[in-house]
Amino acid sequence: MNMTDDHPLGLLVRKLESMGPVTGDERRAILDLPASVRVFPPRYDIFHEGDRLSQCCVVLNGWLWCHRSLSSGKRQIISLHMAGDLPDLQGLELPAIDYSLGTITESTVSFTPCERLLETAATHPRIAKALWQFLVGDAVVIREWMLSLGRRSALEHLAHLLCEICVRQHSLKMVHDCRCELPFSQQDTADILGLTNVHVNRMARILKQRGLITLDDKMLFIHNWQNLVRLCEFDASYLEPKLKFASMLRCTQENGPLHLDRQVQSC
Amino acid sequence: MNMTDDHPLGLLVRKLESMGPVTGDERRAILDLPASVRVFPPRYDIFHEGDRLSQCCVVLNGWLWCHRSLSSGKRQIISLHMAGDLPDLQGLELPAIDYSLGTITESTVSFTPCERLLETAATHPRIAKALWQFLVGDAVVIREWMLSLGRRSALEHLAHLLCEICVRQHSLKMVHDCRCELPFSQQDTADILGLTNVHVNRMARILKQRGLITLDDKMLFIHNWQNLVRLCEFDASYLEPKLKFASMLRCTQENGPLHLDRQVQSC
DNA sequence: CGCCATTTTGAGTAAACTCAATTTATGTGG
DNA sequence: CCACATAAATTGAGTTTACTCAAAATGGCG
Repeated sequence: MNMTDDHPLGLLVRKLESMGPVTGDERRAILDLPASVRVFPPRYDIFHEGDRLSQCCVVLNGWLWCHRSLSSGKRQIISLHMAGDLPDLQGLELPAIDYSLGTITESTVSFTPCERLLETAATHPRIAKALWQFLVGDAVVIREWMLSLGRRSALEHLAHLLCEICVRQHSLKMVHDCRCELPFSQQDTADILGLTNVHVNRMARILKQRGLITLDDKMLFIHNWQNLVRLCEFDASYLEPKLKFASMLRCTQENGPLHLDRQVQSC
Repeated sequence: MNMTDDHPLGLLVRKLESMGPVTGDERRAILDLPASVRVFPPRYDIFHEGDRLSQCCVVLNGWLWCHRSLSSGKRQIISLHMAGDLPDLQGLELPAIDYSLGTITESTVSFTPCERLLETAATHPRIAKALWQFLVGDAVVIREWMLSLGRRSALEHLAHLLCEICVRQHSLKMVHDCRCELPFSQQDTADILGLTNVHVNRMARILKQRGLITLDDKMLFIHNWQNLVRLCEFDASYLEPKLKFASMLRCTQENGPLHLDRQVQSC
């Protein structure tokens, strides 16, 4: 096992490798970056709206989200992040971050000083390119969420979210027997979907009644992937840029582009 | 008048200048990029969802938007773009663009081949940095829109949109006597806000009845900026990264950070 | 067991939608 | 310049979706 697998920024190296041959210089530049690993408890905000970003983080383990709130207290969750994500790339080079980053579950996160990361990007164009790809990959997901917020019904929106979570967890090899973790409450789900907790509860009941899913003990069980996908016209291709390298994060054997067919068959 | 003012990519040079001293090499690298200028009629889609981006564009004049649609035909507008914007940076390095870019009004747009822009960015870190800043500046606006879509009432959302448009037009020196262009229909507005045209009409009527605005002939007249801002708790600071350099796009004299006070007084 | 957070349910309300008709621009050809 | 066609804005009436408030049930945990 070489250094790439141990170092928290090893995944950046792997991302580079997915783009083409990597020079020793590039590899060294990344692995020489300081990376301090910290573990945060659940529901802990790592930074807040308005802060100046000084450290850029990589999620090694756990679930996190970015969120914003109105003065009335109404909260909107902007994005979900899992292992391999760089959730505060969005705030890099911003005078002040416009969102808060918080843990959902207990999470392990690696920090690198922004200026060091930026220096490395400035001297290694292909590293800069990889960061760019992370950034636009996240932006694609954000746009899909906007479409859901504006134009999908509550039921479709919930179904679509569950599909997305399932596919993203699947790429991390975290889905077993059509079961995956769903580590937040209906109130939290409401803050993702722009609804109330009561309405989320009712929409979830409909999905259960139709035999599509069950939810218990913070686990999502998808009984009928095909019908769930059909209900919300879920098309996973928007996740491809984001997942391109997630698939090689946890396993050495290549599993190619999203094999949804396989998932469909297994549900 | 030097070359910077004529060349369509002059604004990229100005962006660099706003970040610090610019070397002759950097300036030359940008101004050497091919840039073909084209004029498009209103309501013309420059590229479509699913296309591979080959040319990267800069808006020189006019209004454009990015939009996505569901198979049902429901449309969501993702972003608005005006002079100085680089609306398809979001699609750069993506295997396929996930949104369509279309003109609202007749628009003048400059095109540069993506690979040339990327080459230049790869060899000039500060140019890459400027592109990064454009990208995250747009992402901040997107997040504000998400918050509106999920958590603001229809009335607040409409008011917030009008405030944003006014401030962005103001930074381009396109607001005169509290009047600015609003070159799209109520149906279009509905597709921005995630509402129906009928409901937009009713919300607009409320704003008019309260003496905050009038709308006629595709022009927005803001009568009471202060109350409009108060209604939706508009805080323009989220636009700062995006506008940082717009303010120097059209005028040589520095006008500093957003002087909203001045606007308030004049309304 | 008792506490707390979360989920679930009910009943009434409000926000936003649908459908359809009417009025008001906008534009075009004669 | 008017007649006509077309698109957009406006209004009304009825419906649906989602919200609010409150209570009851459930589940995890010390």
